[in-house]
Amino acid sequence: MSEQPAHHAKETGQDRKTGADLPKKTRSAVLIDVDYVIRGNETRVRLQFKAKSVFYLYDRYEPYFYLDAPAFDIPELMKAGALHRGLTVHPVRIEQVERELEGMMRKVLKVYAKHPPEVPDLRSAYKERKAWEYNIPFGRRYMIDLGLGPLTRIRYERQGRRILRILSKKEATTAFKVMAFDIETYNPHGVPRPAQDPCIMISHATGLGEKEGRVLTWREADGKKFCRVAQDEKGMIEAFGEELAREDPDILAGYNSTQFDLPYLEARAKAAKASLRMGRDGSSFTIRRRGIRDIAKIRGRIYVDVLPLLRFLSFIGAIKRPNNFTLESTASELLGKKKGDVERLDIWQMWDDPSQMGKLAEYSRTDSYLTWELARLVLPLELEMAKITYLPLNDVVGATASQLVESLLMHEAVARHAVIPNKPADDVAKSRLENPIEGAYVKTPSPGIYENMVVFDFRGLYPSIIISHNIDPFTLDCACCTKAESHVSPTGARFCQKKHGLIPDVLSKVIRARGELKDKLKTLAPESEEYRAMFARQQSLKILANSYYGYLAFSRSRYYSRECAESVTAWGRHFIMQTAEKAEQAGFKVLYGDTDSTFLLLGDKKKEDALAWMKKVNSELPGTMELELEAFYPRGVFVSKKTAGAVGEAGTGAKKKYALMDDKGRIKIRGFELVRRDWSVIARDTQRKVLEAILKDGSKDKAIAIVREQVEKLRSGKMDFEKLAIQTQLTKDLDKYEIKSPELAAALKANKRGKGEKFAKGSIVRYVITRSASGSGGEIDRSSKGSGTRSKNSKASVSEKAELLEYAKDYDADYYVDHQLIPTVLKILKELGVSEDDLKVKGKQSGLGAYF
DNA sequence: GCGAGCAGCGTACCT
DNA sequence: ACAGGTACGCTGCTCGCG
Repeated sequence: MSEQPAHHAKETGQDRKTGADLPKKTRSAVLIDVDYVIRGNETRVRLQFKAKSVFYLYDRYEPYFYLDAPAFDIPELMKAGALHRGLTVHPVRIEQVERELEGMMRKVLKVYAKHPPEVPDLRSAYKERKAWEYNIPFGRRYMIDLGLGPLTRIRYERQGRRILRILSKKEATTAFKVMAFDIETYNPHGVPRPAQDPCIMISHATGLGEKEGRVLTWREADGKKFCRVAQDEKGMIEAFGEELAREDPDILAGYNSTQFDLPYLEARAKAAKASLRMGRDGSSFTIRRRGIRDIAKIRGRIYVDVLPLLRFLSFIGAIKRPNNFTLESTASELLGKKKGDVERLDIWQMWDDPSQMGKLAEYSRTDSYLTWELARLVLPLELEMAKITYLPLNDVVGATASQLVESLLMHEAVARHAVIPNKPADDVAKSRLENPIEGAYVKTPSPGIYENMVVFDFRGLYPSIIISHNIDPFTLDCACCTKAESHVSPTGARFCQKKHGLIPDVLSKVIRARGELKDKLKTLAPESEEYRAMFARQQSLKILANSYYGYLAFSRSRYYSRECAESVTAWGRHFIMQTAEKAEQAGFKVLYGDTDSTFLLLGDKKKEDALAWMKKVNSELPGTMELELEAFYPRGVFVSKKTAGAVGEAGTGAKKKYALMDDKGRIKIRGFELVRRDWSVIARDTQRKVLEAILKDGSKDKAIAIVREQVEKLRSGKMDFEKLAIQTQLTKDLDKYEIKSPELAAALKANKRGKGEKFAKGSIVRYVITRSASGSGGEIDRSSKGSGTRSKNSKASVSEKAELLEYAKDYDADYYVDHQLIPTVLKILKELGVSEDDLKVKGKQSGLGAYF
């Protein structure tokens, strides 16, 4: 690019202080992030390298944006001024350049500003004209223009703290030192209050094994050797700074630490007049709100809050979804490791009891160690994601899927000399949101128990559709192709066959890279470090590839296109329905299908016939589209839908609910209550046992016996309360609910008690349905007129009887039998002709042996 | 004033 | 704050009845 920045140094008095008279040296280091500082009249690019202090690039690099105007307007445009922090600023210069704009090469003006923050203001000096790229953070801007990625090794020429030139870059192979930390707080009032309640322990782990973790505290702890006992809270907080400086980790990880540990430490440092030193330069940290979330940064290190990271990874399906996101659950479900048995509410008493201090310290040490393990589990993925998307690791760990996709697209756009489209205005985003795009097709199954099924699915359906049909906002309705020369989607949209679109181009690179990696993985030893890194990389590529369609249809996307998104899903529906038709024609019975899958009954056909059919289908598919075998299933269950939808819909098959047993006896269950956490364990466990009895043993009587046993246990009143708990998340602020659901009622009652956990937006409520109605908890109470009499009789609503698990003294056996146990199992057993009475009435026999 | 029926709220799931 | 499609329990309203 002709307008690439020149890297000449500027001689000023300040430069000499930083070593202008020192010898020049060539060095290399791993790039972490780029930002800038303004010193006097000059913008300095600041490069942050791993394990090094910060370096400055003394550079004439000028920030800019693009403007839609003819060249002859330049003299006039140069006169424009904009108010920036109370001063009028002007463009430094304006030049005409050629760029790809909305799919076509066009001449646009490039307007340079003196300092990065002036850019958005300067843009507003030309309000009546279209403009682009005026809102890109400077660090990103610089890395995009120089094609720099984070975690790459950069060779540079240096003089003191000043970088003269970047010489080259290459992929880095580097390890990061990770430290996890966790604090304990004094909490005599339940929830600790940062202004009054001291921080009593800070533990940290650098992963050399749990036993190597250290605990800082300020009371004697049974002579535990891993404890360092400070004089007081102030001493402990400052000791933490010392240990951080000594260990000097590249990455600092916490668990929910952005919300809890960091703000708490800050408050305690202030109260105790202690200095909190966390950054490589001795600074503490910064938290700023970006959209709806808080992003914390620690200078010179990469700060990772593992909790939101796990949430994100589970949301996009990269890790198994845990039951809930407490450290206890994620550690046990993702690592298989147990947390210590300390109750949160007991911590303050343990602190005050010298005989308990040692136990508390061990508990604290375990917490930071588990956090370290979780960080280690997810960091390889994040590291690779940073390299692929060009987004600094600090940002990747807090990024949404759209930011990841967007970052890569922005880099690739600039590499092909294309102007990056703007983000939509709020009103545009809102109207996009209000007009959703028709999605996938789901076939209604016929309920029943089936044998010998085969399931096929399209590998990466949407990505392969996008690539195979060159779907991109700027290949849409191109000027260069006739209709016959274009890809025409089922919606009638037309896509260019000649010029590659940005999105299909980037996407096919991503997919090709993944394919190559997967080939290479086969040649590596699964235990090797290289395998781990490559596996993480192919996983990141998969996540990324699967996010492109979503980004195309995302209301705040720079590359949103209704026509494109509609075409993707329309083609998706087309291909899956066409596949089903072909299967029928070939003599298979099509049972079910969702989005990209098709479930066939083999009938009297053999597995080989199914595979041969698949081969034939594949030979007829366009581009990279491919149907692949998911598995053969000797047995499977589909059930009826419970509630009637449209006319005559009651009793037809339920979508997104099935159980299959593969030829190795493994059972795959989707959608049933037993996979939903908002059903009681007793209902879920029993449903699972019933499914297993039917799928594995083919025994209806065994299933009935299992149910009867549990009905009796419930009626006897001996059921374990833990198994009765129903857990549901409160996704809104409590006062914003229109309806008082059982979980809300239980939460409000618990909050009224004033002790224990305070339920708020995001809380998960574990409640039990009890025998008697109790105080409503207030707020929503439209039925209050009659509630006095109503709560006394047996007609009390479920909400009135809902009580937090820990406060429940009895349980409503009828409710659990009639609303939890029976409905979940009956919907399956109905397919075998079992009635409700068969399950509830003692001694009644079904009179049938094994079903199969 | 009461119960039945139903729409809409709300959550969690599937791909 | 990546998309849409789906099931289903519960609440709270409407309506018909008396």
